[in-house]
Amino acid sequence: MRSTEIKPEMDGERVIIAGWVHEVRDLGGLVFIVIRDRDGFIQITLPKKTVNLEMFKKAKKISRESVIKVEGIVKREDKAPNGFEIIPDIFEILSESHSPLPLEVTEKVPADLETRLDNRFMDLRRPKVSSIFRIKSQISKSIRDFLSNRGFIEVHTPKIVSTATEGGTELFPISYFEREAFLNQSPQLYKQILMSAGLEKVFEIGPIFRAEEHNTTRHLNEATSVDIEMSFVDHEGVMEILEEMVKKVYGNVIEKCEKQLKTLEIELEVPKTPFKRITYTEAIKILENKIPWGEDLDLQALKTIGNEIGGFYFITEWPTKIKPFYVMPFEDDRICKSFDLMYGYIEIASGAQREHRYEKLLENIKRRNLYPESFEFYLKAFRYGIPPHAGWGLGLERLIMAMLGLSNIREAMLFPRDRTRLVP
RNA sequence: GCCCGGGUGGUGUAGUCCGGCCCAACAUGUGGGCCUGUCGAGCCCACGCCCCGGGUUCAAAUCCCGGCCCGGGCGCCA
Repeated sequence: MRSTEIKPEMDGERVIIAGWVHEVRDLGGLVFIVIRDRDGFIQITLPKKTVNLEMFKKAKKISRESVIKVEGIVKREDKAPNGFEIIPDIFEILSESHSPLPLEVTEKVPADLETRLDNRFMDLRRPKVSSIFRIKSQISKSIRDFLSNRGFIEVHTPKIVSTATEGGTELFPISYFEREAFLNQSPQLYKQILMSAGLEKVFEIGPIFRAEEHNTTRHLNEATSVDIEMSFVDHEGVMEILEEMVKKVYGNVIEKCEKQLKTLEIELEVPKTPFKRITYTEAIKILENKIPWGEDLDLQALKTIGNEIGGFYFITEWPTKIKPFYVMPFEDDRICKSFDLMYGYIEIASGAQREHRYEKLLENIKRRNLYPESFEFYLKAFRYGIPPHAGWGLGLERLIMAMLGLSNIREAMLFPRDRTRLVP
């Protein structure tokens, strides 16, 4: 049974419980062992007088974090945590833990993130840490449910690719038999091809790889991207889906992850939709023109804007020049139908209505000094009938970071990959 | 990649400025002992550490140079 399935009302019942030895409190003639499982803690109590002596000695010697299985009787006891304890008659050691431990699961002594990540298997035994990933699981599930209910088809595009999405970011080269290939930075090109294929609404939750040598608390070299692409809509249409999805995800987490939120001491509120929208030009005004129109907003700028607005908001109508070749410009082609979803100063998602006119797209690629030949597999899909379409990509770990107020994005990844970390 | 700060028992810190008083301190842990109501149990005893490589000096955890790594800030970044 799980720790949470046992109640004081089960007084006298025989139960089997298994888990990790969280703590041993040896009082001499009375030994308390706190067993931890996925859901919580349970105390087993061994009074020397009443339990088998051999078992008593074995239990007394058990090392912390060993995995044990205990069979015994539930005893209602006001002096015990949660109002009950288990008096064992069978005590089995499934796996003995070595010592000393690489870090303290009990949180009596803090550990650096570095130490924690080096020993992630043990770090994840801490309820606070595992709660993050229980919530992440719920978020993925909510996103799948939400998009599926809206008629989106889940797809899986290749992660080994021949070319960059837009030439900006650095790619990880890999050896692909006799050729060079790369790890994909984004499913962008493929999900657009699927619009030509007539799938109409697609989504993908998958890994993306960036070979940037950045070293910050909000960048990873391997992250999870939630991507959608949708035909016959403009940027406004997919912005609405995005904000409703975020709202739904918050609602689901509040409803289904009550325990995890409590463990993390976080009180969540469902954000109100529609989210605030400011244009790039308005953003520049907030900055009192410290950034010249046409330049990208740097971190300091985003912090100023984030402080000003707060919570979730969109920045829309970006200068065409600083956005990728596949975005659709307005009639005034200095600005484009592109948007970023922000939370404070963190960019959570970005999207746009796409340029679906073949000639314009080709022109954009050339103008950015990219090679149309390497995009031929993509461009081809635009020559035989492709609907107008729009989409976005959302950084799953960024969303979690925003939701749970994590100070480092690595906290939102089980086994993060960064500039120096490749193991575990 | 740049700037600043840092690397001390398994873990987290003090000591470094101003070299010797440090065969390095505290907490937690580990081993042992006492203890029948713990819930960060308590008490007693013991164990365990100066990132790597050079240099300065009678003497280096401490100063200098290089490397690796970490933290903060930034840059780069659909």
